[in-house]
Amino acid sequence: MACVPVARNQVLVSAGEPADYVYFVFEGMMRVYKLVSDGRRQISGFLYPEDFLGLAVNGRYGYSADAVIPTVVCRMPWAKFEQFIDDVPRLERHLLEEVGNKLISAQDRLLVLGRRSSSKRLAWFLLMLAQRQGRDRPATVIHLVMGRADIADYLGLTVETVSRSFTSLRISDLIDAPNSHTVRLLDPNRLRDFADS
Amino acid sequence: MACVPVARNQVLVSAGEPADYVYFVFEGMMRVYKLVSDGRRQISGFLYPEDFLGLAVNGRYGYSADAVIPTVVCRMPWAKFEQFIDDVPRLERHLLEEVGNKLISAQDRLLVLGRRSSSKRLAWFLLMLAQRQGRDRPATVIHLVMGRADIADYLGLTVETVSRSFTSLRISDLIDAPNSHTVRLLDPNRLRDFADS
DNA sequence: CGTACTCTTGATTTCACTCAATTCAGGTGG
DNA sequence: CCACCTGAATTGAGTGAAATCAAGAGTACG
Repeated sequence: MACVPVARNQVLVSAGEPADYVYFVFEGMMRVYKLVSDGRRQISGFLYPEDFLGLAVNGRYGYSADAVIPTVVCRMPWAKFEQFIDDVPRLERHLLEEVGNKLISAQDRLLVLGRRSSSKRLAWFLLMLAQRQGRDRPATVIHLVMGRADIADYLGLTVETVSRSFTSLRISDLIDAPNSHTVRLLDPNRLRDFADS
Repeated sequence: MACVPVARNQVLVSAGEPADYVYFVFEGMMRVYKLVSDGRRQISGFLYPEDFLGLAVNGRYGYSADAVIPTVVCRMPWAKFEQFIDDVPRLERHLLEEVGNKLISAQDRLLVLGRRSSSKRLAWFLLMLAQRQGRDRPATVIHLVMGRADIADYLGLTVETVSRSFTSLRISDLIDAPNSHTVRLLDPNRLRDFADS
């Protein structure tokens, strides 16, 4: 399993290309997305270390992925990976659960994108990051690796609206933002209430 | 594997309930959804005959499901189903593909909900139905089993906006609608172009 | 140290939501 | 068989939230 560096903004896999490899993020952060004809982008997720990348339909990648920051990924040929699965039956069951969970959470996101105001989407996003970053208890200080444009493309908003939403949460004393890449959740419970009210 | 009828609007599984059974739709149509606290609903999919229902997280259903029209479903206890999977290794691989495809298509929907105008969402929805209904070539005449409210809750719109979008597509000569449950695609290619322009 | 990018804020426009009324279709009972 | 009733769909008017257009301030990187 070869590990390679991926530079900031470098595209690792492109939607529609033959899915020759599966990848695991070792360090950094990858951005998974699809492009629309008019140049707009919908980000479907951010990958942290240990996350898996390489889901395919009909032997081709279903989306594109590039690096948010300098990143290291480890890759394995699909053929070898399939062999792996065959050898370790538990792995397949595990993978099934994993994909099932991703499906459930994708459907949760449908709910957010379809029915929530901009500030609530942002609140929900921050809570999700907090959950993911704190290994035991959810963290109250979040380091935003991605920029505003990434958040916008993840939440289906514009950069300007994301920025205004940050301001709005700040004014409501739900968050504190010492700089644009750091957020402190002042009252996670109240933020949670706000997000799904 | 027992088969039971489900009346129109009857709830078959509820989000959060213990996931004791898996179901297969035999006849009719099921509606898979989640409710938000304010009473609104996000439909995550419509199930046709042969479709599978019963995905769970931590042993509990991740969403609710009820019948759009009188429907017949066949059910099997989870335990028995797992046994089935163990006995037939190919089944698990098949299931993994199935869930993977659903994940990809859920992500496509994120794109639609996040970034598209109401008419384009509807166009995309109709094309999806056409694809699903025509077994070989996509159908050009679509029978809408579900009502406007269902379509609205699927596309993250209101009933009124869905209705206006139908009118808009009709005026643009993209569709014809003899009655509210029948749609004819006058020019699928042009509709396709419109949907992802 | 300067240049380019990112982020924020302001003004205006647009598109979908809300509220309200009317039309239409299907089903029921006289 | 027709009149009525109910729920569904359409249409209209007005409002509101986010997009767009446009500057300016901040920050990071070469």
